[in-house]
Amino acid sequence: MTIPITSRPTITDVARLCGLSKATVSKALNAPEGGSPLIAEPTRMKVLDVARSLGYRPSWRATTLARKRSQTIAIAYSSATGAVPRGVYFEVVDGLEAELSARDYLPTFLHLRGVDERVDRVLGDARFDGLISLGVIDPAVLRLARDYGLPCVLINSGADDTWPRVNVNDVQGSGEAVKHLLALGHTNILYYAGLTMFRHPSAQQRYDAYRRGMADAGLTPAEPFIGTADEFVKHLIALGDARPTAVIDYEHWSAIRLLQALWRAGISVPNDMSLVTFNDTHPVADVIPPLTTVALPGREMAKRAVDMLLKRLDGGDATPTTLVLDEKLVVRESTAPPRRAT
Amino acid sequence: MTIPITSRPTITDVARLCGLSKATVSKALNAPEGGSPLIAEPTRMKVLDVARSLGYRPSWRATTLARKRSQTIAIAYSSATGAVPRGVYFEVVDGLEAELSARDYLPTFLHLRGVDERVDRVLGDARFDGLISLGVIDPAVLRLARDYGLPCVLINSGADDTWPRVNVNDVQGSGEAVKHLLALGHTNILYYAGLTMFRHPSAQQRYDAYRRGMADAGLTPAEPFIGTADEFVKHLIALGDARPTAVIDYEHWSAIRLLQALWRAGISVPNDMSLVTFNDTHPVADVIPPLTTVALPGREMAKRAVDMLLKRLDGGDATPTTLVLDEKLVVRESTAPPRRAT
DNA sequence: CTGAAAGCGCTTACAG
DNA sequence: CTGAAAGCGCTTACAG
Repeated sequence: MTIPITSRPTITDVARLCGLSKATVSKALNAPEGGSPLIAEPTRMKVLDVARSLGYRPSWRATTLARKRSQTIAIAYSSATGAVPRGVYFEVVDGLEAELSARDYLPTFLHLRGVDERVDRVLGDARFDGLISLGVIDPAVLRLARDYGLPCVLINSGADDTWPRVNVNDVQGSGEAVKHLLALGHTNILYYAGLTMFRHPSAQQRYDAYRRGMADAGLTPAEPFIGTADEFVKHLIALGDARPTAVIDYEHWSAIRLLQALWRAGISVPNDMSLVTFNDTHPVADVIPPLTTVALPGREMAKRAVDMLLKRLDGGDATPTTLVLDEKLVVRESTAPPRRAT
Repeated sequence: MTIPITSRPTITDVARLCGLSKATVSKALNAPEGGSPLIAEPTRMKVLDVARSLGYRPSWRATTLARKRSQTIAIAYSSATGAVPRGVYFEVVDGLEAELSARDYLPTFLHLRGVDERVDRVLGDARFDGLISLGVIDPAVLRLARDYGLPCVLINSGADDTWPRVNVNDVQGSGEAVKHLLALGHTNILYYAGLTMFRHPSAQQRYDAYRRGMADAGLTPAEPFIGTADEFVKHLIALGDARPTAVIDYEHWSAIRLLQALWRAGISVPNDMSLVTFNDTHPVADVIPPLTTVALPGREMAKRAVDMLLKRLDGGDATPTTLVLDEKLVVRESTAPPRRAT
């Protein structure tokens, strides 16, 4: 039964074969499974039968135009690493996809590289019912969305916008990381900020929490180290006796690279140096050694964002609220008491 | 300039303000930048001006219906690991996204978990102009696509279908891995197949090439080992003096896990054991030690697949051909000559 | 409960 | 070069 795209059966075909009007067929097709007072049950059955035998499928192109709903949500993010959200957002993306498709929406991943004509077009062409952004988002994109009347929800945007947001409690999460190291007996702890320090507000908050945690324990926090993993390790070695016994790395990919750099330098984790990082996504548990990390509640973030957006689409409360979800320390093998305890 | 979605300007608004018909406005809007003999240049300029000042954007919903083209391509894959294609397909996905958007198409990632009603609906609702599948694909999906007249191109499907395909030369790639180990002086080489052995034809071909490579060198190939990384390491240890000096792992995530298991067992890579795997995607170069691996030509695969599909959509040759692209060995630090050379 | 008509916002022959 | 009309494939008041 090959149906060339040029000759898909339409609602008109179904109507003709049923001897009914298109309007009635439409009602029958859209009536709930149990039947509806708007349509005679025998009529409904007949329409369904004919439709099935014809291999009829409603055209989304037409439905979308007529109903003013595309059941499609843009998942927008800008990423240096590629066309698809990785690392931190694996779980979030999984959650969004599951949550949306359970509610009969289809997500479209929108990889933004700046705001070019293409982005303007796709945001403005009424293809989406709404937009969920991941991570730091270009304000220009949000402006476009507003101009085009596209409702948004922001995940981890950091932006102080007027859209509903779900954020993550980096202060609390980072605080737990510090407490964990302090509890193990560390007193000399450094914060490694990678190359992209403070481009994301999370990085800033994580560092702030480190400062506070150290200060509260009567210790002096250090400036964040910014540079490549190799540079950081060189720095550590240059420190000699003042070398820290523990490091907090702002992000897990960076931590994996740092693990390698330390290994090259012959510095053993966790024997010579404890390491704790952020994000509990693959492959942090598979590296050498398995990383102690602060996990973000990815599924929960996704669920909440979808809830907020769909509620808005269904005409619910449009007051932009900000949800802040807690993070959770996952202890594995990259942290241990300092070898030469005081 | 906030335009509520309920009051987006339409082509009718533009026409009215220009004192022109919708037909003429449509022509003006769609004429090439330089102008066209079908439309007076001053008219075109005026329409463009008014459209811009109005913040007019053509509705994709309407255009798609009228033109019978959605400029949207489904990227379909089934994945146990999540909503988004990972690992092997990072590069391919990047390539597809770049290639498609350069040609004015938008990809929609379609995460398939079996063929349920949802898949049937989305494949049948004429939302896509075509479909590109990644990896092993359920024949039922392909059948649906054919029923609904949706043109497909298959990447690494392994299926012996009647759709155009781009495949990868696993026999050649795996052969290079074996040759590399032989050249280093290894004679006792094992093939580790992970847990999912032979679910994907690639795994089979890689193993076959290993067999042949060994035999050609006058060595006896071993049966593939199937099991977890821990089980495999236990097996290696049990081998005692017969323990191999090199291992080929069918896939890079598996190799990363194996690296960890070997580390726990105190077996050093590459000193005690060389390891080569497949796929050159993040983070294979960042682990301990950086992995020697057989790279797949991801960008090339993507480019070719898009070429094939769009050619087909533009009415070009529809004969299903199969393209086979070579793989390429990337030598890093997980391979070395055997310590105790014969 | 069913149907005729208009509408969603575009494009496409076809006249003129 | 411009426009009137029909059409893409649905849905939605509104009558009956």
